[in-house]
Amino acid sequence: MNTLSYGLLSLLTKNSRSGYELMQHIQPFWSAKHSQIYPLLAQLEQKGHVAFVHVPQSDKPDKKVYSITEQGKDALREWIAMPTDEPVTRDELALKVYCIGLVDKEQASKMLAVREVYYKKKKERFNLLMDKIQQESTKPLEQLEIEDDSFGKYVLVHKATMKVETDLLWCEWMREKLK
Amino acid sequence: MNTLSYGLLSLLTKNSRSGYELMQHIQPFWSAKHSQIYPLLAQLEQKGHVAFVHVPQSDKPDKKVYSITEQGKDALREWIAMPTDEPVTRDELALKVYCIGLVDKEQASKMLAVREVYYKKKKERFNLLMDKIQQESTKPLEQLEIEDDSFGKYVLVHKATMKVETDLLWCEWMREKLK
DNA sequence: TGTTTATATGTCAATAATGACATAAAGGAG
DNA sequence: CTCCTTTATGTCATTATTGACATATAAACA
Repeated sequence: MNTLSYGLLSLLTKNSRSGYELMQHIQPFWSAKHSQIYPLLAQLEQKGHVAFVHVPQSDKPDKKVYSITEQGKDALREWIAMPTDEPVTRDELALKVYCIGLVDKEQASKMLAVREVYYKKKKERFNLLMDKIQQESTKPLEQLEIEDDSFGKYVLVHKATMKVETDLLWCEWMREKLK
Repeated sequence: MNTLSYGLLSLLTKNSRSGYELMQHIQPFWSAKHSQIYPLLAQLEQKGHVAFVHVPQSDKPDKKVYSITEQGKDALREWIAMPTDEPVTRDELALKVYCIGLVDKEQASKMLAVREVYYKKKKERFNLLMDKIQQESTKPLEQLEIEDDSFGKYVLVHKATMKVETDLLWCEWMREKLK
């Protein structure tokens, strides 16, 4: 089983979700397209790590809602105990910035501005996500502990927010340099 | 041509390097193994974007040192002008943290501690890299401008340092939560 | 009424990336 | 003298990931 499969199981420990929803919700932690996720869900179902039910919807197309099984949870616990792979980042912008001297300040500045907009939107989305987690939670987020259901989500959105704020700071610092 | 190919060209605008050296130096910006890099260099050579010379070494095995051609630089300028792909991050730790409630505080804390060590080593390496860039540069790093040769390296190592410091802060914050 | 957008699930060919295998030269440790 | 590590280059099978194609429902919009 690959890492994404465990990631899907991981999401399913909190909520039962359709493949489409899993695809949307895993993005902040692991980027993947639906064409990768649907086959993996079929595999997980064959192995007995997840089970699904058909859910008819009146306002939208019907969906298949997956839940994690006890077997799936056992697999997750084994996975957590294993050594964790190092994070992988691939950022085309970094490669471009390395040789940024090939173009003029204006072009460089525009490129950075596009990325800045991207980060700002991302930050906004994380703020909304944090609000949503607060609404779902019974206690203030700062008081959440490992046993609490929202703990994992909360600390990850906090991490993502810290990261995007750092990214924004760098963009602003860069644009100042390019003035 | 894929993004990594442009990345290799990008590195070659600063120094002529062997495939082995390129593999080492591209890691902070784009993780890739030598088995991916060597075939791409052969492709780039066929297209006339790079040229190489055999360099005999007495203390180490001989190597092939690649340089970027004018054609390669043109390709780079075209690439920079194109829309930039969004960054991709894949972090197994994040997926594990999402369902961290499945295990106890001790196990969770150990996992975070391993990652913290990883980040600390990384931070140390970036500090050394920054010193090296300063040594190669004629002016103080803060005064570097886009035209300067070390500008790209400098701003990227600064970015990487900011990132790893944020990651460390999160780790420490997490370990406090898990006490 | 036709068009676009979001939701929803799926397949499959092509590309990207890794891991294993292979070879070799040189230095250092034992 | 042998073993291990680093440097150095390469291939190839497998796996991971993407992008294109395909289909369908329902809402919103013109």
